[in-house]
Amino acid sequence: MPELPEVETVCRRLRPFVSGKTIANVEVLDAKIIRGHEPEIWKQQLLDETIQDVERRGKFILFKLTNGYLVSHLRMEGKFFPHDEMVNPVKHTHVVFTFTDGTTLHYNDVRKFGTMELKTNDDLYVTPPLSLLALEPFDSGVTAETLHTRLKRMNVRAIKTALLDQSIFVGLGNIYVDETLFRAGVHPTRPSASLSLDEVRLVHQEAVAVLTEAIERGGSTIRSYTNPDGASGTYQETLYVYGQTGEPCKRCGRPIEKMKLGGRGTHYCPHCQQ
DNA sequence: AGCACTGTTTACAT
DNA sequence: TATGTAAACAGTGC
Repeated sequence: MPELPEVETVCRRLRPFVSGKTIANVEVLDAKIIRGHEPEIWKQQLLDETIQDVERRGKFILFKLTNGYLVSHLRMEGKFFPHDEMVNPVKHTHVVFTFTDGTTLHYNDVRKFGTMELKTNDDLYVTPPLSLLALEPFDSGVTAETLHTRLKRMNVRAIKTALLDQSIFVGLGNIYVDETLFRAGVHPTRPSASLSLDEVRLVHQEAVAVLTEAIERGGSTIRSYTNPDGASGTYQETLYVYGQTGEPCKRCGRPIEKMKLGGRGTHYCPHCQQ
């Protein structure tokens, strides 16, 4: 489900809700979500911790604690729901945090792909998964030149596959990578090393624009994504190619096509993306 | 009914 | 080493 814009939307909602709150209890209803520690140990480490802030790194949510960080990844279907009081868990609720003020935070995840892991301050950025990420896409260190160099090194990989690789470029997922390539006029199967610097410039510019616009619209709701308040995003209303198979291209009017690339459904306009 | 598909990542085979 | 595939899981739609 969530790519960078959805995760950013979730973080912005959770930040004011949990910041300054102290964890009074944690119920782990499905241990599969917890990584790195036995659930009981994990829980003990969280008790009495105060959440200082909520940060985002790539598609990860970072709860900054008094000691260390709780790192969460929503994968396909993970969702956090804040509540002002105790609420009964529902079918796919796997973790429930209760704060000392009586408010609660539920983690729901239909497919149980999501993860939560505790990290020390020292380990956070120097151990996986965060150590594997490229810089944030909005970081001034990410330029067309640096991206061009990295894509050159990938020589034969399809540009779409390379852009989905979070160690190459952070934040794009299957929706936004298809949108980025359409807007840049680049065919998804193009070998990454074959892109000129000017083409990479365009790809970079469109990637940042797509992510920025999607954040402004609260992300995309295609089938199941909602923000922590249960509301949908609106970026899906502006999509050029994702999920538009057979629909006329908004630029040239010819039908959008869909193919399989690297195991992912890939939407593109064969006329606008050569 | 059964199979293919799904906003992600990674473990494992080649 | 690097790249492609399968797997983690549940639900939906054809």
